Amino acid sequence: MLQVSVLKEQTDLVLAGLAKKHYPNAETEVAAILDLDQRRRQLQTEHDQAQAEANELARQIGGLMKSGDKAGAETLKARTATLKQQTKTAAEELTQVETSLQLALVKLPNLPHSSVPAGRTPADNEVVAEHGPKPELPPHALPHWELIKKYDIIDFELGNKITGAGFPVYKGQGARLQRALINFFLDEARNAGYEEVQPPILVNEASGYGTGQLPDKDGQMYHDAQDNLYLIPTAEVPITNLYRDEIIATEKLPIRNAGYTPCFRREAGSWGADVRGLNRLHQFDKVEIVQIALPEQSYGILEEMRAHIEGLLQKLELPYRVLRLCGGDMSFTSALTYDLEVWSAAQGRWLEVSSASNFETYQANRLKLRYRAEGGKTQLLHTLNGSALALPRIVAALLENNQTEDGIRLPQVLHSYCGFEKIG
RNA sequence: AGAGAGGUGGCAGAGUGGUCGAAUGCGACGGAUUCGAAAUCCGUUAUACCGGCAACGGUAUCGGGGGUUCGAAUCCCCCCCUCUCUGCCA
Repeated sequence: MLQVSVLKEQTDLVLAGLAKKHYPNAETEVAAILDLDQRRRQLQTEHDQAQAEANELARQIGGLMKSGDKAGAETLKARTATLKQQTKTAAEELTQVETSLQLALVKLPNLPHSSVPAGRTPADNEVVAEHGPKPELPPHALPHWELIKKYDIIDFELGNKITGAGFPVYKGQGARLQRALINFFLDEARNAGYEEVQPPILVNEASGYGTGQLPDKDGQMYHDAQDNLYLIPTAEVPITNLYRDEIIATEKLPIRNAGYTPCFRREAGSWGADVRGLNRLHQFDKVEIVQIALPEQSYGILEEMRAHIEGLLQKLELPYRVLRLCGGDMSFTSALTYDLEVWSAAQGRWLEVSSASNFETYQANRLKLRYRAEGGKTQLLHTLNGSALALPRIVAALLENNQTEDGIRLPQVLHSYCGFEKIG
């Protein structure tokens, strides 16, 4: 959530940013917010003044009662009624205005960083790096959804039977490969200085709200109505919310956490072409890295996170490229996002396997996540996160890119983690 | 899940209708003492919002929400959470 103070003091900058994100009606909505804020201040002042008078009267009544002047107390009591009414009216209107203000504010996306390219669609994303040669495939190379059948390592039919579409069952070497990748990613994160955490995978409403999934993407999360809990779409949600409502001591910054969790996404409305096999699932595994940092450090840290993720892909010997997302393609809450895509050789396309973002203060504002700046004032921190990495598409690329006549050869780095060197 | 107890400042812990934002202790910070340190002593030590250039003033907050009252940490109702016992269970 953007800060009203920013809307007020840097209106032009805000409007330019919203335009880059292709947010419609920005001018009207920002103006409405500023009006609401003005009204809010006014009502707050009215309320406080009436309340202050009422408090003063109550104090006087207290004094009179103590000294036994009952009649005097009664006289003063008579005067409290109107004040009480004034306070009540102001408070009610204040609540209304605050609610409207909140609703309007929450609708605005984060402002893009100055380096974010203009543009509306994925075609406008900027390729900032490309690494590794694309492999030569043997004749009759298969896409991963054929390979998993051939080697019987992932079973979609079984998943259909016990749950539904998009919930595959990993078997044998497929299951072991999953476990190996998770361990590899977690070990790499630990070596890079991230503390491992294992959070709950169900979160409450406040958490969904804190990181911005709610109210925006309500329909994209699985929801348990009985207990009003949400299955997490990413470990970003529980891990970042660990620090909700906190004032973090600067010497503890930056906070670095890594966590493995399954992730659940309803993916309502996003089933079209290109979703075969492992390309898009309702449940998948991911290791996520999260950092909480001082504002002046956050962009350096984003680069560091990107380098960490690139390192993982290099160790896995996968060809990849890095995109800087354009204003129209980046997420609602992000200020700058790098997407990392691996080359899926048999499909002949790039698959997104990671997304690393700096949210600046957008999440922190909702989370009330602060530090104490020079002079003792509290200031909002910056939050960042990245996938390091999401498994299914990594598996897809590993299978497709490394297929040979006699099985699928796994990269060196996974041998000890898997306990085998090839599948099949 | 049932019965009972309880949720107060960074922590511990008083306070059961009237200057209570809240005693006291610990911790932290600043200062004095010291060559330096420990000990000791003095002081400071929440957050948000409103007004103000500021100094400062005001309002709210004692798990959350609502109510009673001139006045609520304190009384009433609902919800959440924690602990103990019983039951169930990986």
